[in-house]
Amino acid sequence: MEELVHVTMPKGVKRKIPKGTKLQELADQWDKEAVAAQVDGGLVDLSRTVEKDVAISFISVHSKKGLEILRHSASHVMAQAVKELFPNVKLTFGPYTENGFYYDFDYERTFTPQDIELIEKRMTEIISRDEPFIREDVPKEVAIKKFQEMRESYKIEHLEELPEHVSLYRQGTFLDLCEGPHIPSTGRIKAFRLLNVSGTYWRGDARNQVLQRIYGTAFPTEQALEEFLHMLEEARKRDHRKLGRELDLFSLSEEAGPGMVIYHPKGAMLRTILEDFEKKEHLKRGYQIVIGPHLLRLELWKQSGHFENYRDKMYFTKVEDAEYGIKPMNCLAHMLIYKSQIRSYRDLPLRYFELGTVYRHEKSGELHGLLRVRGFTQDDAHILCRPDQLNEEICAIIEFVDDVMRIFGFEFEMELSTRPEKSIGQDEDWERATQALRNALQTKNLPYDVNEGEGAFYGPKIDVKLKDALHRRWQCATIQVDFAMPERFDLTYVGSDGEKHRPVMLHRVILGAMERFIGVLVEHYAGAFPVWLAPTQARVMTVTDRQVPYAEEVYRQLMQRGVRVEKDFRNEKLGFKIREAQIQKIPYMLVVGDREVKEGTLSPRKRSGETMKSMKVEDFVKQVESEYPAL
RNA sequence: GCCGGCGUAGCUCAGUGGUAGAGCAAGUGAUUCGUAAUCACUAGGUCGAGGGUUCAAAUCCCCCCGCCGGCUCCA
Repeated sequence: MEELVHVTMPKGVKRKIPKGTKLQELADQWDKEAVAAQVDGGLVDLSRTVEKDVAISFISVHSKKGLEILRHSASHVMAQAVKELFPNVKLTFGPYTENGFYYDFDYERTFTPQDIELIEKRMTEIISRDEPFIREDVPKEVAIKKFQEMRESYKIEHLEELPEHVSLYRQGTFLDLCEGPHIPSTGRIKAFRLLNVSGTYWRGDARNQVLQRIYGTAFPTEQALEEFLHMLEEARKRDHRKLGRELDLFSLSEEAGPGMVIYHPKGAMLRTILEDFEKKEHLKRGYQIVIGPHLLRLELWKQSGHFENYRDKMYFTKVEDAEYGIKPMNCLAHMLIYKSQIRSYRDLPLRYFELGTVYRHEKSGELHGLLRVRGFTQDDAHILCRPDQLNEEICAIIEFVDDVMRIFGFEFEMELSTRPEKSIGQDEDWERATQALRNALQTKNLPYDVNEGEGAFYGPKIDVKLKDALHRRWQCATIQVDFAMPERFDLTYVGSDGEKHRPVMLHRVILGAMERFIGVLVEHYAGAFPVWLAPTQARVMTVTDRQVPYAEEVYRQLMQRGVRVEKDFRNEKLGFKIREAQIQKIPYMLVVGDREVKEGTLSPRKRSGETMKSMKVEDFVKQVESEYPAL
């Protein structure tokens, strides 16, 4: 007689099933799109059987976890294809990523685009063979022996760190060390694409063997893959480097030096708008604007610890035997301002804000358009406060970030980074500082991730990752607690007890670097800035030469009313002028023909293509003003 | 910095050992036109820099610079 077990299925349904029933059989009834199951909380393959009373739920390929499993399995299929085509390849790791998967290989020569095509073809074959993923639980020794036979030295190295029992996965002739779970068989991969090849190192360490990483992605349906590829295409169109040139915002020139941004009139206009906005918002929140020098004596950088900890990223210069460091951060001058007077506990907090331009020697391979440059301007502030004010100050900064990001339509996530190896200060200060950040996040009830050992050399930090219109994440704002710098500079305030006390310092940026933020904004809006940010808000265009004198007057009036306006009075057809303004993503095109001259009006056409009814200059100015955010 | 790819006109790109090309942009002229491209003509390049191979190099080789995709790092 069959032995029965009691299982709890999804939605709390209870069932009695024969002991030894395959999860796949249950999945066939419950969720045909399942790729794995969750049994009493643990993820397992559908090839597993049910041996006792358990709670079962299914992981659909359409869920986040299911997609990850699909992609992880696709990386195995890719590795199989590579091994079949190039038997001498050594395998390393092949995980899923946010958008797909990769696998790192050690091979005697580099993979060419032709190789990638072959690999793709072979993968398609393997998928059509529909080979099952077979799990095998073995003692470590057995696994080591198998991989020794296969000369998979990286697998052996990895095995040495694993517990006594490990799992292997086999599909066809391909065997890999893996925790799983995996999809039932290769045929479940309905759509995939290999994307690019790049170099990497074994375990991410530059001292190790150079490996080749092949990136790919996989989806449960062809349509989902198409959408993803379309999104990549969309992202390519929004690339701020491309739009920066097309919209004539900025350039990076080899002659000027890599990573040095040159703002053209429109880019400089955009930056000016952002800076004006920032100054206003800071003044509203009790910050004081300060300005420090770009060069400070070397001794001061030694005192701050920058020379010791940050020297390889700094530029130095020597004039008449006096050595200077070009600032990579803005904090020094702010501390000198603090020290310029005796401070009372009543004066705190002091909030010094500076649009501070800094230079950092970033490694050449790390430069990237406006997103990673060598000279940039931070919307930097240093808050000096009493320890009891710390929580309130951090909360206020988080609110500031929230207010500002809302205006630009960004969502964001928080990450807390703790003490790195190379750092200054006392352990208990680091603990207090980290706790202060944690408390503030809890006070504001914000979820956050923790990055161990990723803090700045002087203190722990909260990083804010923006999510743009395409859900890409960018690091901009950061909040850092610092007990070390006040100590090093012997900053004090007189407490109510008449004694000297040590203030705490907060370093923080909201937009981060103007360069990076502008880059992110360009991509976020795809160059079509909202009216309040658009370097050019409107362009007046004539239908024929007859309207030029009137149009000139319209142009002059708009300019005087503060509208950022351009003119296009060329002897061209209206359609041509519209097209050019459209490509420039100018929010309003103002058409002036004989009709408008007669009525004393202008006819706006929106960037969206919508044509508005003709209106007086005054009404158009009101229209523009109505599109500014309420600040 | 490391691995790989790339560098030709302002931009996008063709040209793989034998006299540097196209489209767009620019300039000139014609056209005076109502919501995404009017027509014609003209001009524009030490083929990233330097060195080498060759009768001959944009093309092959070496080295340097820069850019791109990643790694690592970060505002």
